[in-house]
Amino acid sequence: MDVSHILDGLNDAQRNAVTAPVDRHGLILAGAGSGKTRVLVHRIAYLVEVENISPYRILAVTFTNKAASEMRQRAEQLLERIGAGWWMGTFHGIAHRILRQHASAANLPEGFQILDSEDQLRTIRRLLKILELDESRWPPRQIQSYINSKKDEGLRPHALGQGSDPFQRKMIDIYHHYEDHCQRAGVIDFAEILLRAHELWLNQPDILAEYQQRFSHILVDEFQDTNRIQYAWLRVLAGHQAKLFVVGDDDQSIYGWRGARIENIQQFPRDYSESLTVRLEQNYRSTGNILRAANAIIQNNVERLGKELWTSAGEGVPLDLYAAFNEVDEARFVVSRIQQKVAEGHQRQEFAVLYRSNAQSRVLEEALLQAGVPYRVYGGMRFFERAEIKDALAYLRLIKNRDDDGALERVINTPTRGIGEKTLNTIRQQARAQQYSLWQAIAAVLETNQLTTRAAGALSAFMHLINQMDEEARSLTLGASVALVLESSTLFDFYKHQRGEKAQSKLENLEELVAAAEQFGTEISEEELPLDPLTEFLSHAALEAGEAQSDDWEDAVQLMTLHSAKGLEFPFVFLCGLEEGLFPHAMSAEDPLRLAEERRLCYVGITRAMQQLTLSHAESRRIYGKEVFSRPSRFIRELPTECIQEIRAQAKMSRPVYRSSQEAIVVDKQQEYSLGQGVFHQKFGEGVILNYEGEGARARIQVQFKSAGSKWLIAEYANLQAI
DNA sequence: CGCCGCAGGCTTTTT
DNA sequence: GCCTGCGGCG
Repeated sequence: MDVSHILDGLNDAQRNAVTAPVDRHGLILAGAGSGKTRVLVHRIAYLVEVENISPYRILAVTFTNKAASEMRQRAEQLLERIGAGWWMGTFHGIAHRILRQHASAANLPEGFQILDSEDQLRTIRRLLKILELDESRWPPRQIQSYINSKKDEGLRPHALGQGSDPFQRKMIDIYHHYEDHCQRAGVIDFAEILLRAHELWLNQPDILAEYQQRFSHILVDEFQDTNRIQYAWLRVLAGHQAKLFVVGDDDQSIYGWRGARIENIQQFPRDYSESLTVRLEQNYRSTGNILRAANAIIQNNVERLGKELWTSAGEGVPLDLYAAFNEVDEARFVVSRIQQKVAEGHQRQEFAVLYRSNAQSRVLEEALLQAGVPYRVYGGMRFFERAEIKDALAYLRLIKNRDDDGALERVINTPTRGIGEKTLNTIRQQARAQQYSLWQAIAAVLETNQLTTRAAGALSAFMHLINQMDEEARSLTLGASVALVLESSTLFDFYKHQRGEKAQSKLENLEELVAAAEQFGTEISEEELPLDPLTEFLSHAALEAGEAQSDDWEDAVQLMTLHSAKGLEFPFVFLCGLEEGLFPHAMSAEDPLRLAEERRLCYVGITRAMQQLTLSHAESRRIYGKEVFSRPSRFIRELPTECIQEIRAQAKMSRPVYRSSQEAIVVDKQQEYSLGQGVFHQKFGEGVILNYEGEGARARIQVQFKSAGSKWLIAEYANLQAI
């Protein structure tokens, strides 16, 4: 068989990785832009076509659905076949699949449902009410991150001991209650998926053996992002027979704050002493100057596995550095640069504007809006996270599982059907006293006639509605069931009769949900069908929340945080807000480990750029409504001066803070000024117009003078000369 | 039941 | 400065 297509076009390091001995573990240190996905996909093809390993014996794990589907697509292309039965997916997707297959062995009900982060937070809030704990003393978000971080470390409440202080004790106690609560409701959160799957294997050796016999090769993408439980899960599965082929870059580990352990990749060569390490250092993305900057930055970190990117392409243009007066000036600079380049014939989607925190996007958006430049902001609400979609899904969840209290609370009065807080509290109390689910409690409360006729009527109508939906949906396709639920719950009508753009878009989203269900229903029936389509669809919605923005194919500038930029590349990259306190963020500057992660984040940002990288920092910036003056980021100082070119601002002094400089201050026909303009005053000398109030002759103008400082002057008398 | 006003919080994000 | 959640009022 001709296998040249698998090895042709690979560089030496890539080929070494792809053809690494099949009986050894492999660690592939893949620098940014070094062809990481390529190596993974070609390794799979190599195993299958050269080593004759059945694709069914290969497991490929990624973090995101996007990465998983890209890998699948490219593998199908290279192997020229449809890989319907191949195990390629995210950690959560694969663990979930295993749990579905062995639900009862994992001590889960057949139709267990998945809580996304928002569901989890709501669950915690409800739990706090039940436990009569004050949210201000026990912040739900803090509890959520506590529980998740413990689960990420593989720790159950009983493994946490008694707790060293009252706070810890309470946290452990809440964690305990939370577990009971979820178990009873038949729901599991994201972290629980991994933890359960791990425990399933530890507790059921025969089930583990089944998987161990099946998989001979386990490939892992973005290995530097694995947390403790993920690595433990991989190690258990690999056992003594399967070989791990892990690909990652310790220099791009930027998710420590959500449990990722850079130690996993650092220690891999020690954990598997017989493993082979291959470094991919040739970069096919960026210019020499960009790589020089990236290498220089990352060299300031210690305990690296070590790697230096190089390119056979030229040096390219130097990096530009712009010192802005403030964030408005910075945004204007970025936008005018983009406009210039677009005028030269570049497409807008070639430009990415990156920033450390989401709050920075607003000013950039305003500047783009003002300039009429189309843009797209990454992040934000995803399709299956929208409130109206989650309302609809909650009905579907309730159909599947009446004990899902979260789903019930969500829809019992949505749209309003006369079941108020008072009635609900009676139900909650009943549920709590009898250890019932809310659904069971409703039935009990109705039996004992504790309620007014009106409330009782509304409640039994609700129960009837859900039961009716359940019954009718049984004989329908997935798409038709969803449509039915939207009709009979009156969710459709609710938004149809509401006016305004918001209601309109919600209605459209609900229609899209029906379409999504229809499509999902037809797609899934073609593959083997382990469960009923509705359960599958609900899991799909939780595990794959969809795109944040609908596919808008308009050519647009891309705005995103540095974190979301990981894995992407753009010809022109702007890295904004390079200031101490913002980047590195003040919350990370003290701790050397966190600072190192900020530096890796900077490295990630720099290596996104293909042709030209422009850095900027602002002397002052509004943060939480206050004006803050900051020093340029230490990361700027860590760059080699010879590859940086400083862009000088036109004026020398502070520019207006609040308003656009295009705004004209008209005093009279002869006198007209603009913000940022240089002026001369008889007494105070030279200055720059900072701000103004009012208009005409009586306008007050604020001028920052070189020697006399800032003054407010009446336009009529100031007699300012433009300079 | 739903709207409005006020107080407090606030890095980064996927599953 | 802006969003969220809660409490009060109509």
